[in-house]
Amino acid sequence: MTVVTRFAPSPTGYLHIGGARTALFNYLYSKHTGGTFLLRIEDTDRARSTQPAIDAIIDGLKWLGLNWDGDIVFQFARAPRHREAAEQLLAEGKAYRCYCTPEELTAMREEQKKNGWPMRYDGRWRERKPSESEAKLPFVVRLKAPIAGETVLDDLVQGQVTVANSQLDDMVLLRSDGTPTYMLSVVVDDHDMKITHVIRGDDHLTNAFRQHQLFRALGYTPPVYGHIPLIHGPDGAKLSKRHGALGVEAYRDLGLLPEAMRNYLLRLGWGHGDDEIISDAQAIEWFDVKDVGRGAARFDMVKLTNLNGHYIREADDARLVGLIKPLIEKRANLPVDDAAHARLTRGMAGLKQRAKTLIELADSAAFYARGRPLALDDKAKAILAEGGKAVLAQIATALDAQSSWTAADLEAWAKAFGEAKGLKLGQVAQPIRVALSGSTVSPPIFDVMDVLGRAETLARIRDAVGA
RNA sequence: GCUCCCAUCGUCUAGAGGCCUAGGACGCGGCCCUCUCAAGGCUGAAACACGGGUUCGAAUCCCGUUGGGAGCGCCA
Repeated sequence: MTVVTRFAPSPTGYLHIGGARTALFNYLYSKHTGGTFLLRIEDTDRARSTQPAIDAIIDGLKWLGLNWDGDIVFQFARAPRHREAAEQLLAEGKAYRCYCTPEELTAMREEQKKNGWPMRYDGRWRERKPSESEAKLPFVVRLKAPIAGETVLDDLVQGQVTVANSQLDDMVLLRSDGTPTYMLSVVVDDHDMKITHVIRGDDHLTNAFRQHQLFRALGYTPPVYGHIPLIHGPDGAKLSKRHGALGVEAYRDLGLLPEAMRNYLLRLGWGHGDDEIISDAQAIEWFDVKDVGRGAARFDMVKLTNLNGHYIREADDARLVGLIKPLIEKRANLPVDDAAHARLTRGMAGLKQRAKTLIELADSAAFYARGRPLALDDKAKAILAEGGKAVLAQIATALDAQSSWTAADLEAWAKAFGEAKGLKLGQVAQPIRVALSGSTVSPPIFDVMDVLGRAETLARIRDAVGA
């Protein structure tokens, strides 16, 4: 049997972190088993579904590199098929019409709550035939679910879970306007799309029991379920906007790399021995839904950021330059011309070692793109004021005679210069750093001199001396 | 309230009865390296929620308690 998984978000908002992980797990499991991974947009709630949300989900999945197989299935487009399934059930006596008004149901629930009873539809129309006047009223179609016995699910993550059928009420299949509900649509679509494994959030566990009953009523074979725990915020409560349940695009804008996101999300609720850095190939090889933990995990931005630093260090220089170029232009309001682009490329090896996000990377790289004279930050100014300027003046003169301009030779020169003047290397290097970068923090300064080149280096040093 | 689920360092996790003096990672402290900042190396503090069983032996199995979570819509 070929595995078919699906990610089935409802387009009522962005692709949040929990959804992204669900998509990742479905994707990995399909790849692991050599199966297929489908995307279905559950847009049956016409009032809340929006095109921007659909776009955000698609963009988010693409950014994460979770490419689905085949065409996207839009659930609402299949409503006639769903309705047909409900009609079939009605004809077979496995479903029935319920003429309750919303007010009536609300009253029923309030009564149940007041008395401490379970809150469930009580099946009042299950066996009842409407009178002539009642038959003209709007109705919904409900499943005639089994009352006795129990429904057992062998969940890949949660294990065997049993619920008494008395706990499950008769769910609505068709609304009073004739449109199919989520419950009906999911079951019919999962069947028609030949989904074999449903991997989704824990919050759907109780739905799985109802859906299982519907599968049976329709004569379909239910898929295998795997309900993964939800992601919680730092305080242990369900992740909300307050915590960081942002759309994945927000994480992209924070300067995170998709591979860092994938690695982090994978390790949330799943582990493979002591492995922390896991490549995509290893993830596909190792991942199995049954190894996902049962407890909810808390989202930790700090760890995500640490992982991101690792992936930035590993990333290709040209790719990083491409990613930070627009950030430099926007954040520092600097045009990045060809000369700057070349410097960024040459300097990237030193730059990427010390950044945890692309934002940090862009900010730390901006000095390569800046024109003269460089603006200095406060700490940099202090260095110059505390004797740095005098040292720099001597450096400028001495450096004029320096012919070889490699990082190694420049360092040797600086050491010799320092010894001759009775200065420690730091006392030579720091003023240069300030002059060249405008700050007290930068990549190794002799590398920077190399990247900047002789003319620009000397010019920036003279600027600082004259400032 | 009812139903279901969960429980190892602050956090993510390893651990499927003896390999556990409980391992790794992030974070935190110290040291080293060092032209700054990082990165890296070494190192320290830090956990089996509690109570009963079962067993020669329990983080691992069972029961209870406590704590947390999810669901209970003509939303998905």
